[in-house]
Amino acid sequence: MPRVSEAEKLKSHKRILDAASQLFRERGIEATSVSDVMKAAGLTHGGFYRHFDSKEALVSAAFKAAVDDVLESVESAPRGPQHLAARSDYITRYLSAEHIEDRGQGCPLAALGTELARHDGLANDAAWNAVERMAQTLVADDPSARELGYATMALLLGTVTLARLAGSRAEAQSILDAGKSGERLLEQHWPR
Amino acid sequence: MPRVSEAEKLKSHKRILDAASQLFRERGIEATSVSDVMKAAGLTHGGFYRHFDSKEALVSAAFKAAVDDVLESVESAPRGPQHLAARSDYITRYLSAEHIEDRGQGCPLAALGTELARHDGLANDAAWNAVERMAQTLVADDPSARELGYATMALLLGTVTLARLAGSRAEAQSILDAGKSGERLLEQHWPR
DNA sequence: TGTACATCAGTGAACGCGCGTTCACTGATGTAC
DNA sequence: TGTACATCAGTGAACGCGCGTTCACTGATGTAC
Repeated sequence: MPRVSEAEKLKSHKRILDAASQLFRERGIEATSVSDVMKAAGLTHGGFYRHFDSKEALVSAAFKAAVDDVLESVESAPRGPQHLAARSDYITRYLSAEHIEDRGQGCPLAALGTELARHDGLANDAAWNAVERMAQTLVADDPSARELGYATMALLLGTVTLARLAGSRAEAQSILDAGKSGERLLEQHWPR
Repeated sequence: MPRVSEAEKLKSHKRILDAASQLFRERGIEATSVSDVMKAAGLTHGGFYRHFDSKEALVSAAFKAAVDDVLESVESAPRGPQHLAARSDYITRYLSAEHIEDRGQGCPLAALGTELARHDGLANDAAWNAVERMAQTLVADDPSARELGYATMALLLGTVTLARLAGSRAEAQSILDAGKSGERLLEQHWPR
């Protein structure tokens, strides 16, 4: 059957990246094999190395793709009222029951944070880069509010992690409500 | 050479549990093998099943042991001024540079949170139990302050996760400072 | 535009390796008389 | 208290399995004339 055209190869590449991005977030990096990803992309495992040098390279690329995907709506909003609205939407979605359940499409830091914190290398760099991007975006690139951005991110990330550990939907919702109240407090009372 | 006395077996059991508790927090659960744990405990892998039914059972027991260890000083302080001081110490240690670097002795939720959130079973139950214990302890078992406990935990957990992703000590310290400011704000302004 | 040929995307078998778990074995420990 | 014997903690080889990666092969694609 092979070989396949350049345009087909690009499509395959994107399918691999999308599958990896979702599977890593759903199941974790170590629990997802190269074979799993290739199967989800509709290919066989042998062809993987025509697209990426190693699993590590895939992890890094898939993580970056997930961050782009998740931040796009807030980063692209023009600064001012539109950005404030986009930020507010982002936080509402972040602290929603849907985000707790749909790990595969959710925040890659919330899905892989502690797993990436243990390794160094490409994927860890991508993760720290994501932290800086998210924190800056949350405070509309205002450098004097950098710490508020960090604290808000920490609260959001921690809230989702705890809510995902909850034994029931009701308990998860209590955690989410606490996170929402906390976020409002930080925003209102942070010294300027 | 074997067999070994009951007293020796108890000592072995504790060494296995301690080694597991530290190694899981340092390297993660999937990245730590039963062999690694037994080696660290000064034994060979074959004897493991005289102590635990499965790796899963070890994970659960080691996680519980870590939680006990980490919460002991705060939980045991009598409610009142002594408890407030213990709580304050706990938070200071939690948001310290030492805690960022010494994963093996640190908060098991910060080390394994996202990894446990993906699985269910014994280990997940232990994790949610730890969340409830920590949150309650942070607000001195005051049921009307439950949500403040959750929000504080989320902030602490998120702060440590982000600080561990930082590329440099200076960046990690910025995150920790932001977390400290955030925690103070929550405590002062939370509605009562 | 048509032909000859080099390229290379994708396949599927195979590689060495480490995993969790099982098992036959050992000999000191604990127990029954 | 002493002896005979069953128990079982710990050892190390072995199990089947799935991992990341490599490789010979295929045939459509892309290129040179």
